[in-house]
Amino acid sequence: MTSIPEGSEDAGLRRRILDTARHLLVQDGYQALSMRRIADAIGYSATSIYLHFDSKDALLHALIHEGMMELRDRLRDTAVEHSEAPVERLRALCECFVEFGLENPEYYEIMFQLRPERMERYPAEKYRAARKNLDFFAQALERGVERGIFEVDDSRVSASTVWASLHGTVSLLLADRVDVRIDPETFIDTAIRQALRGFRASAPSVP
Amino acid sequence: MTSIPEGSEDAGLRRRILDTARHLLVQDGYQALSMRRIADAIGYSATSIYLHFDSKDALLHALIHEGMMELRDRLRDTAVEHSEAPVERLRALCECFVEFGLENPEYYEIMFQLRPERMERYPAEKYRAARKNLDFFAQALERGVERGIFEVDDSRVSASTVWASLHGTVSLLLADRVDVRIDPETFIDTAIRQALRGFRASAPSVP
Amino acid sequence: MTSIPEGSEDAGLRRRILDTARHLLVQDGYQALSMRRIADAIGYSATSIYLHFDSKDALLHALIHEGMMELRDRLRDTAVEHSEAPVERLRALCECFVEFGLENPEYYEIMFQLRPERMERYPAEKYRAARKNLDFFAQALERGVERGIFEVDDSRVSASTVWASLHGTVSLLLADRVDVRIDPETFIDTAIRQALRGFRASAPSVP
Amino acid sequence: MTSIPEGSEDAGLRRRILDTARHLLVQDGYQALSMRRIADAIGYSATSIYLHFDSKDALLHALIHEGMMELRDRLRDTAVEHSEAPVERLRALCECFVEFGLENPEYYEIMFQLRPERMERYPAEKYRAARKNLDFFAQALERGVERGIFEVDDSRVSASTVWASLHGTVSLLLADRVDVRIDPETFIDTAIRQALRGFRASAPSVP
DNA sequence: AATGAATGAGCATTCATTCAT
DNA sequence: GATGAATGAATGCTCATTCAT
Repeated sequence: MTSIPEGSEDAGLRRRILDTARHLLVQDGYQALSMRRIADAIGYSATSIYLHFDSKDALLHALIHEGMMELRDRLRDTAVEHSEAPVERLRALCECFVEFGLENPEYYEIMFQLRPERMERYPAEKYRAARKNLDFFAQALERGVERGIFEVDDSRVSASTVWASLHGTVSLLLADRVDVRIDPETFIDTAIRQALRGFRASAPSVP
Repeated sequence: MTSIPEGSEDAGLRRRILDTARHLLVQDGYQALSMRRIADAIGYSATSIYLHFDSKDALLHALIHEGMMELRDRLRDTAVEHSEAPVERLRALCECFVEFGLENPEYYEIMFQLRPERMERYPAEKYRAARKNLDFFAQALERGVERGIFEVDDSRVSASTVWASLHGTVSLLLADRVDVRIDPETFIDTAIRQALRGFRASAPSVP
Repeated sequence: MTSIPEGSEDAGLRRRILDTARHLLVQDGYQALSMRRIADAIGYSATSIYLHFDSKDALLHALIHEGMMELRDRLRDTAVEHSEAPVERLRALCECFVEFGLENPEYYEIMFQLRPERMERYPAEKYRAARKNLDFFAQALERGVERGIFEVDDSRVSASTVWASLHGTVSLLLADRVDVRIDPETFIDTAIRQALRGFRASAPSVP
Repeated sequence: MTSIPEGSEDAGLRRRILDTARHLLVQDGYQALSMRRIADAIGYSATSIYLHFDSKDALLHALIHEGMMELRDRLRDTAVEHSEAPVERLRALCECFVEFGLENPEYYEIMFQLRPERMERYPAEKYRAARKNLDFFAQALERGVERGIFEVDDSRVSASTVWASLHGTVSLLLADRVDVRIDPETFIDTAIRQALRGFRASAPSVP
């Protein structure tokens, strides 16, 4: 009944905070992300942020969650686009993950490199949601196993190990720990190819 | 006869600083590592640290260097112990690396996860020394290629990708990002096995 | 009726900071002026100062600016009060300057003695404002020249040299570098008289 | 009787400390002068300086004293070189002073701009020695008075006021407080000329 | 005569957070 | 819903000085 148009003001500020935080994160890195800077950037007082987030950690959790959702969407789209050939799908998923990581280095940092003990516990249910991203890999593997293309003991475990490979690849690139003489594209391609080769059935289809 | 002043007091403090820094690093992470905390932990004044290290960065560099040397020694020993079979040697090297990472999480973060922009450039010559650790993997691969066991385009690149896999594995474990339902040992074994399978020659031993 | 929050609390603290800074400045000198000391002196936390000033330099700039304004007001009043006789006006301006310096040693140091390399550049527009103070002297000289009382090559240059004389006089007095056997009043009078004599036309009134 | 050649080792280090301190002073300014830096520069431990100077203040006092002596020597030489014409001598003394100040800005700072209250009291006897420099100006004035060229009430006072003028001139130049549009040489010349004109007898020598 | 080890005090600045309004 | 004022704790680092040897 008040003069505020639709009541979406509230949700609006929350969004602006998150968007700005993400921007600052991408621009200046995790270390430089502070409540005051976010507040300054949106033209509100620092105090205002606390009306929408209990703490900086809570804000970060929300951010991580968004990142996970974004990644999930990308992986889902990728899975949908490659609904047939398991190898192709798996390769596409791998490329998608690496691409996401390299395009969003700071997002990547808070999503996968922040140690949970060092933050107010990241709520369990969000971890579960995050883990869902692994299912795309697991499903692709299972489908490949069904068709005799892949050989895998436990798809959940193997999905985790592919993920580990990709994570290592992205991490080293982001941390600038790859020999400069190696072309990044080559590095990524080789890494993905190697990961895929690790799954192919021993004696493909020799009757 | 009292001219020997009691032994290595001097080296002693330097060591205690390094050890304490390492401990704090694993306990609370890089972000929380401060000169004052180190000083407090050893019961000295913060100023004293500067008698042994020019700056916080210098201290970290020393720590990184130590870690690199330790890792190199371990890898060298491993390589020597497995002088024959390339597959075995590579597997052993992989296990050695993972073991090192899990046993020395304090080193691991600064050695492999710290973004260089956040630290005064780690001196070039030390980077070179660090990269030498990769050579153990490259050599093992090359030897395998010579014997027709491995199939690899560029051993330098492939060494980097194995390393990426291992690094991803260790990172996820240290960051507590692996599904709790997966046994760590299984995870590691699978990761290493997968990495190795990625190198085996296409038609292994068809006579 | 209670909506007026008690008056100028806000402006109040800013003022207290400036005043306290000025006091500390004269008490212990520029070198000893620190944000903490100011804060301690007013019973606030050091952080609070940053709510009113962006940096220590900004605070000093504000102080310098205040001093310049105060001096300008005094000189302006003096010029107005002595609108006629150029010699009298110039003398009055000189006395005014010296008086200001001796009465406001706190301002004086930062206004005229601080080496600019030691401070973030004092904004150009303020320097321009500061220089305006010299115009009072230049104008008085010019008027005297018009009337044939003064003989001067370039009034801007000569204004600067009078100023130099006065500045030297104030500086030596403030730094306690004048022979104790010399009476300060005599010293000042002599200095001003000498400066004025330096301008009088060569053949004053020979008919 | 020991193996140390002549015993001048001691005096030698004292000298090196002073010379180095002066060098650092000139190079980096008073603010940057620290015991450790001096020590580092001569390759001795900081502690060693304390064997030769009770404190940093004592070292500074010695430095100031040296500066005073150097200035005295220069003024004396100048006085000797211009033994005849009082006006010329006074002008030469003025030029000598200004030159000294501009050539040794940092020396100048500690000699004339350091507030004595902010240092352990600069010993009285040194002040007296320092003041002797003024006598050169006083003598030149007196000689001019004797010959009817100058008109002066108290040569001691007037010497102080010339000095004030010169000091103001040097100070403003060093502090970069002179209008950039004014040529420094012109500024100095005008200042000195004005100071001299302030002393000339009213009706020069009309019988 | 010289030093290495050590320190307490100090610096400007930033941070996440609280609280009364 | 939003804020201005305020803060305690922390940061890396430098300084003059002391003391036992």
